[in-house]
Amino acid sequence: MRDNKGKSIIAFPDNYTVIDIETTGLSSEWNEIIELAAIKCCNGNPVNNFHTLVKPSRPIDPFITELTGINDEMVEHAPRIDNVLGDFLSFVGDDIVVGHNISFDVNFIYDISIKLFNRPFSNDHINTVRFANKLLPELPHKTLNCVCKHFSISTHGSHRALKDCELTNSIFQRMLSMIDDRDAFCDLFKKWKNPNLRWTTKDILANPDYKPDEDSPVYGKAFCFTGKLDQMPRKEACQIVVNMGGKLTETVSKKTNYLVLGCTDYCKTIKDGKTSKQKKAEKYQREGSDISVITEDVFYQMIEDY
DNA sequence: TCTCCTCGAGATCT
DNA sequence: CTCGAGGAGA
Repeated sequence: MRDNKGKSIIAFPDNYTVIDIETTGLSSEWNEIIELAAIKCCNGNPVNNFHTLVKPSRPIDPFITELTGINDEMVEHAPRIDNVLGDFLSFVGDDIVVGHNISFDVNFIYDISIKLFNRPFSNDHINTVRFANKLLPELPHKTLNCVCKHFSISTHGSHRALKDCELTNSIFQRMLSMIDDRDAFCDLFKKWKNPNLRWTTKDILANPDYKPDEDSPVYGKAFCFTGKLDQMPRKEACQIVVNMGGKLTETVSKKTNYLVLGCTDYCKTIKDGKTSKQKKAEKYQREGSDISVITEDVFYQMIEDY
């Protein structure tokens, strides 16, 4: 719904501007900006910065003051957004902007820019969360604070706009340094847009280091999964099956021996609690195929020797 | 069967 | 965004 909004891109620009805002809440429709900050970077190094508090039209919620440390007194003599947004936009120019979950900031800026100047914020943007998802998959949470801690970067003073810009640039540079093949890294993000790059069961190959036990209940059996697993990503479960000498089927077919039921609560298009894979499996079972529908827990018991 | 589109929860931002 | 679904159409 936001015309001419910039694109979220995966890129490695020499020059960019890190931005961050603090607001009175999460909704760009109902909440207001109370702090704006930006750091212009060349070759990864800060060269110039912009910072200002902004006076909102209504008092700041205590929760936000607790979170950011910004209170009504601090913004009492700060300029209003209509007096500083132009300066902020001029500072940013047409740079690529970088931020942690930056669509949040971009949407706020876009909406207020439309409201005040009837002009869209069209800068392309780089979201550091996307980098963290791919480069730090083992990290349970990808919040700015968690990623900083992972890199042993002190988060003292965080949740203020300028400090968060600094922190974001630090983790951005650390993550960039982890990437040795940029083309391959970019390909990781094309997976879902390009079906040819999306992983399928055929991509899961047995790890030759693992010697399958021929007596295990998994050995020689064909598995299919439906729903989201609780204990591990589906891809990991598929890998274990293959390592243990089992096989995989992309969909339920007459070759499938086990359909593993994950959680499907999130999917509202499922009316009667059963996915199409489960219905198909039950149909084959009635027709005499060697197929069992098992819960996630039963699956974990089957692979407990792994 | 395969491709393309839509839907939805959860994460993340304050 | 990410990554599970379902469904239409070739």
